[in-house]
Amino acid sequence: MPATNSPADLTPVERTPIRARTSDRVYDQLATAIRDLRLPPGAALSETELAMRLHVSRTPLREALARLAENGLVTVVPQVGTRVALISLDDVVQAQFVREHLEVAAFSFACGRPERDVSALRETLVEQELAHAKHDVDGFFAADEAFHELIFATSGYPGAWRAMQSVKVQLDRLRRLSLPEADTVAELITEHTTIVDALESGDTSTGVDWLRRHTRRVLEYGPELRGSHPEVFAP
Amino acid sequence: MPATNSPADLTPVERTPIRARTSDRVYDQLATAIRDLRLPPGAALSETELAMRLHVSRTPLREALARLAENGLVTVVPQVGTRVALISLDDVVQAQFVREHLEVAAFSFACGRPERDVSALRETLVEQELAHAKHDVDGFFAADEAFHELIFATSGYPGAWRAMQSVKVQLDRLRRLSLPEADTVAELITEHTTIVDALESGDTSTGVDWLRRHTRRVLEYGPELRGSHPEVFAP
DNA sequence: GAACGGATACTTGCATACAAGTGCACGTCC
DNA sequence: GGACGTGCACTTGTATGCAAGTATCCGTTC
Repeated sequence: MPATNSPADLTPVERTPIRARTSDRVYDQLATAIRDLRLPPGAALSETELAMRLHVSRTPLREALARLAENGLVTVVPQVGTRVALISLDDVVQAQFVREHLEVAAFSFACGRPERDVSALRETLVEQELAHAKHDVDGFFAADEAFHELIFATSGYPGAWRAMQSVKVQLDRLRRLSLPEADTVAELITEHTTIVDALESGDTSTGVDWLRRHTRRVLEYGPELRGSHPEVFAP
Repeated sequence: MPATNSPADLTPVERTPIRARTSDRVYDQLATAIRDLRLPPGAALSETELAMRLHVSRTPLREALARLAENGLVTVVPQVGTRVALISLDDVVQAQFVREHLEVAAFSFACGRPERDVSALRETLVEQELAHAKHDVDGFFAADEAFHELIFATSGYPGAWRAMQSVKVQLDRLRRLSLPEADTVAELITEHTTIVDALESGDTSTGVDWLRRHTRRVLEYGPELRGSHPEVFAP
């Protein structure tokens, strides 16, 4: 980069790189695999082996792993090995605290907006019903994700949702672990519906109450899941 | 790593690497330099030049840059260049939302704890007074940082503080930019004292009110600082 | 003089080779 | 048979070389 800072340099023009960076692609692949538990907590991740399987060099792979470690998805011990981060129940409690208070605040702001529109939220409810009927776990998770993101978008603070993503992974893995066992999907959809109704009618109090109950479910899952799947939990 | 997963492998023993990783050291150096505005927003960061100055290879430097980009401290445009991220007022608003609601929630929980102890908080108040008397900006910032971290620690949710760090950088840079101009340090200390008093007496309502006012100060700084330092702000 | 076009110096991205360290396993000794 | 020590295979960390792309500068042309 030249020493002279011409104004054009600072222009944050939206660039669309012809070829996406290998590092980013690898990061997305690994991150989604970890969230979906296809890479279970505690699984060993050898750099050379992963590089072979993904047909990339170790350099972009290592940069992806560095970012994953930054977000707490993997733990790397120098000269020893890299593993998918175990689920720490303490981290889950901390993450739930963040999630509950940010989402409650976002919901309150959304209720205060006269121009709020719940049509997109209701669409995700339909998607959730469909996914539930088809026993499509991945589809339900995606619709659930879109639902909660829309609450933040409606509030005018989508950045809070983005800021929460790194801690929310811990909650997502626990929920993903719980869904096949418990038949609570119908209850989740009912709660979602109640929350949307409260948002539409501007009933902040009711919406906040249900949102708290909704986000605290993950705290109930923890102990029992630790009993049935002890190998994925940290002591 | 061997295929057999012996129990010892999973033991999350606290390892103290003999020699800290170059990548981590570089990350800390750059991150603190960016927070302290020694690397001002918009500054060009050439990989080869940085590698020369820090006496490291490009590989660990690039991993540090990848983590910095993940946390939004630098923006990297492929094949063009890497720059210290500009301060986005929209990001500041989003970050303030996160910070206010998490810290208010943490304060409320801390007030509800009968075993709460404000002695450490009062110590940081003394440090703040001392730094203010000596016109030690860095010292005040460190004491201020310790103050707010202690609120989260007292609440029992230190993880919320850690989760907030990445977004808080945007606020820190703006505050650092404001401190030399305005003579509001005395007011900040007064507000801190009021908050500690409220925590000690269990006056949640008063503490929350002042905490909100306190965390919203950064929103006032924004527009005027954008006028005096337009080159560090994003459009 | 102004506008266009190409060489050039710079940037980041990727691949590979080497270095340092760790833990397991096997062989040896008691 | 059991305990100990050494070698080996594996891990991650770092350095370097090459490749691809971009913006600028300068010469040419109209």
